[in-house]
Amino acid sequence: MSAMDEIPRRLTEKPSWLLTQLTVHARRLVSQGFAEAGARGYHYRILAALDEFGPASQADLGRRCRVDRSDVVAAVNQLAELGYAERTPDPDHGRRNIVHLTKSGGRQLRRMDKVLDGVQDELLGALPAEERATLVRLLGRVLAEHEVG
Amino acid sequence: MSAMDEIPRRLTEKPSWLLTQLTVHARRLVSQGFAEAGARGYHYRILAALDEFGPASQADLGRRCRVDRSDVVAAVNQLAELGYAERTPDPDHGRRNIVHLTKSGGRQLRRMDKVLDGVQDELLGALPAEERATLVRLLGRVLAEHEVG
DNA sequence: CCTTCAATGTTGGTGCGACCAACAATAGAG
DNA sequence: CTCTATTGTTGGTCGCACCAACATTGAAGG
Repeated sequence: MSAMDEIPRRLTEKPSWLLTQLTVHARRLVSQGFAEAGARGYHYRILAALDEFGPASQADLGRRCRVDRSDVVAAVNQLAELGYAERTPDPDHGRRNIVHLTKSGGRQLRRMDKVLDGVQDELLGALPAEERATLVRLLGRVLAEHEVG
Repeated sequence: MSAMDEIPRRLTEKPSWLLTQLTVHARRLVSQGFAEAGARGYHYRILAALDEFGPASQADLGRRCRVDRSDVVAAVNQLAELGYAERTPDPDHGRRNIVHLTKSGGRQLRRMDKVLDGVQDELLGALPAEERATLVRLLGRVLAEHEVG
């Protein structure tokens, strides 16, 4: 790193800077990997929720995946076009839809799982397993604080 | 957290999810704070670099702040309009500009410093000092790996 | 000297993720 | 039966990161 590339201390000192900058790298790795599978982050989140909790309404998907329900609309549209999910009206409820995973969607999910596993290793690179676990634990703790409050 | 809001394990297990989600909270806190000062993240980065390293070309600012040079143009335009920075042509170099901080810009920087200090506390909330230091250390280590490679 | 290469500022885009307001249709509570 | 909450949907906004292209200029090498 040349002298011209020194980062201001005001930035490097701050946890929020470290977080956001590391997330830049994380997101680049993830989106590159997903792009090769023709997908985006929202797709993975929704496929994962469908797989783990079964068919659900779009509102529930949004809550579980931390995605705004208006964005769920677009994502489910795309997943449906790609044949990874199907949207059917809820018979017991006029307005609500039931979204469910297709076989093909399950395969796509597993493809994306593999991509993500690789990304985690690239991201945490040379960090020993023990410290990696510590990092994950601390991040989870802090995140939990914000999820409830 | 109700049963309908359970987050898929595929997500919560992954470091990249924890990072990106925590960064969502961090960025919300930061941008709220900055918005009250009529500023954005790019402004702070550039003001910080100007303060710590003195007047610089836009290209140097971009490298130091991890901002694309095309985005530096817009940010410096805004900072100049607000009277926080001034752009003058480099006498020794036809095309290059020299951007420097104004008195008013220094004050704005200090205002934003205070905002950010508050944000760090809100962000890391109940995390004890020791673990906060551990988190910062680990994040810094991982980030450094990506900055060189 | 002249040519080639690299750097600079600038314009004008793109993509993703996170959000917000509003609306019609429907369900559920009182 | 009325009021309120929920759902799906449309159509935006914003910030950050990034890219391609271009003219201008400086620096380096033959």
